[in-house]
Amino acid sequence: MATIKDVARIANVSITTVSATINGTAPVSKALQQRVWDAVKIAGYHADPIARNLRMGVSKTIGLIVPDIATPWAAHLAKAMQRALSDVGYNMLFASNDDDPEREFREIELFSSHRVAGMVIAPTTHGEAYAERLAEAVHTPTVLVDRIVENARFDAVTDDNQLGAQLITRYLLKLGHKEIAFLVGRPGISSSDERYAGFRETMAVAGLPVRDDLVRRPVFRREHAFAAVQQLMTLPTPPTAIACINIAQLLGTMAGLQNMGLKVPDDVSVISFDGFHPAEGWQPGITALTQDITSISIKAAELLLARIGGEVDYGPRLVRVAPSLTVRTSCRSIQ
Amino acid sequence: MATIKDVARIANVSITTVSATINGTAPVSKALQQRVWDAVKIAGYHADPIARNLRMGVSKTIGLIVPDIATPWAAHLAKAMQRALSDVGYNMLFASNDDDPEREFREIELFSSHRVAGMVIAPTTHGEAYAERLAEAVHTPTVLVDRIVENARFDAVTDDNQLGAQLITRYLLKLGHKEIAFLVGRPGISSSDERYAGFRETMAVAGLPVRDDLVRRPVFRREHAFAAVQQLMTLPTPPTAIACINIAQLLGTMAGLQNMGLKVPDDVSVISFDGFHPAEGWQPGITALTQDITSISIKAAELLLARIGGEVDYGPRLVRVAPSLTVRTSCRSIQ
DNA sequence: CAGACTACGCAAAACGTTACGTGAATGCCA
DNA sequence: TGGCATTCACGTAACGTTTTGCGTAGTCTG
Repeated sequence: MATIKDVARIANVSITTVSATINGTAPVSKALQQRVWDAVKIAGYHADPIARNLRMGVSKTIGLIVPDIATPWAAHLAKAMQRALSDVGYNMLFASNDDDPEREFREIELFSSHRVAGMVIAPTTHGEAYAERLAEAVHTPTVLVDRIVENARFDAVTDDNQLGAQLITRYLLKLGHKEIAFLVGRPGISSSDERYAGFRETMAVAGLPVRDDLVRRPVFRREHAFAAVQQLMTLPTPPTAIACINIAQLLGTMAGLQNMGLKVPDDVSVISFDGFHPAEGWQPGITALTQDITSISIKAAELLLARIGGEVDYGPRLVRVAPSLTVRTSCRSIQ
Repeated sequence: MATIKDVARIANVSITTVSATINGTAPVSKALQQRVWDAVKIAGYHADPIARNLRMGVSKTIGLIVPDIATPWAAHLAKAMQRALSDVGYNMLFASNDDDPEREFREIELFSSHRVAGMVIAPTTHGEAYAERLAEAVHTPTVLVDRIVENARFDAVTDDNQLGAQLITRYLLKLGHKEIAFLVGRPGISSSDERYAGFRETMAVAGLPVRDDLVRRPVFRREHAFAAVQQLMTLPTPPTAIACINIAQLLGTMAGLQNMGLKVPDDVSVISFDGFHPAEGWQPGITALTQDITSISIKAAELLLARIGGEVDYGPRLVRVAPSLTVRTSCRSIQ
């Protein structure tokens, strides 16, 4: 409630001096500084962010836009991000859009009108047109996370999918699996493509063929995976292991196997690129990659703050964060 | 980028008239209204929220404060809430505090300084002192969700825990369970108390005793449950069913049982007051109450908007939302 | 010791909006 | 036709900051 005016009156100086003292934007003598700080304490003064925003044209707020805040991934991201940013005095607006680009752009618009200092966006989609639209909608420092948008002019943080694919494939190979089913996600999504490519590459390095009938696509919804599994497991030579790209697939796969009366890992091994937290305690525990979401958040925050801080002397940066493989009980060794 | 000034210039009227037209706060002739709206369209004008906030002393933002945004419950709440509020033009700031009251109050402070129109708070703790501190920290319409703070002067939305306890207990009784272990949570937490009370009551109504050695408390962390389960299952007469109050307990319980080599539901049935989403497809599927988080959010938004709209002619309201029991496979029938 | 520079403090002008008070038309009735 | 509401448009003052430009004192330099 106390305004800068009150402080000035108490300290018996002008509001200019108060502002200069607090922000250190102009030289103020030691003596006056002391008087000002005392007055600030007495008045219990905190600068009004709104007035400051109006004057400065930018707020100490960053906006987070994700497809669905209710997914563990996004929720975790939001938490870590908020932590990283509140430490440096920023707070967060957020919005989720259920993968609807129209809503996404409305949200961008909304955040822009609120003069956010920056945005973190987990894009709903991808592609040239989208990248372009994004570029003209966004006029504030922004970093993209999770999915990659080709040719976007923004910094981005994403998983090291190639490494992830290597980890998964090598692990399965080490256990003796050769007939590995791979559920490919939505076509054109970078993470899906990269993971699949990494898989093929690792198989090739090992000198093993990839059976076409074991590769299913597009499989990005639960029902797809449910159906795909039925087909896969009724093949003459069914796979000994199934690799899932995301949680929807994983859940569909598990449900599908259960539906067929098949046990994991006794009848077939399952491995996933995308784990989820509270899976421990359940049988089977799914062997899966663990994303270091905290690192992703911190990296994203770093990139964002650097841009906000005015470093513009370099092009878009792409940071890849390494996943790790968490071995649980869903894969068995076969001779 | 276009300001009200631009609109005024284009429409050849004063900014007063533009404002009056847009907000309908003063009579403006039909003809001028038309000119103004045309100009608005031409200029692509949207009132600057920041300037409006400054002038009006309140922003079209509501703040959400939860202990941990990364929990499915909070994430789901955030999503549903955001949906309900963005429909009426509000956007959301959020913060999570890891159950640390100090951080919680700092967040309240922060949101207040940003002049949020209202807040939704899932309190970190409870009790008289807390209620009082809350009352003097919060000067804006606020609704409490999840946990109840006794004597708080705020509207609140919470589960119908008594009903939930009835549903759970009756279901177990119907399956033939009489020796039911109950893990009580943190003492003094209303939800925990209410659930436990409801359990005892339902047992009493059924004419069944509650064995003291089957009631464990306080059990609110995973490790507690893990340990409690070991003790329970080594009793001379172990329980045939275990009721968990929250997810931490549930996970600890499942891990503890697994650790002892006990199968659910063959060796013991498990039921929980608190389910979590993606548990389907896993064995066993935990029979649990399902909270209607969407209803909770909508209710909370309703109460909040009513207060913001200026209805102050009634005392604090408490709304209870009914849970439902989702039967999965973690409980077996015993003769 | 004069002149020039530095350090410091203040008044006032923005930022874009809403709302108060004033005043000029218009319409109505006597 | 004069008086009086009523209607409507407008100028202007806020809201609480930051920042620009300017003035005054004190300090250095030659």
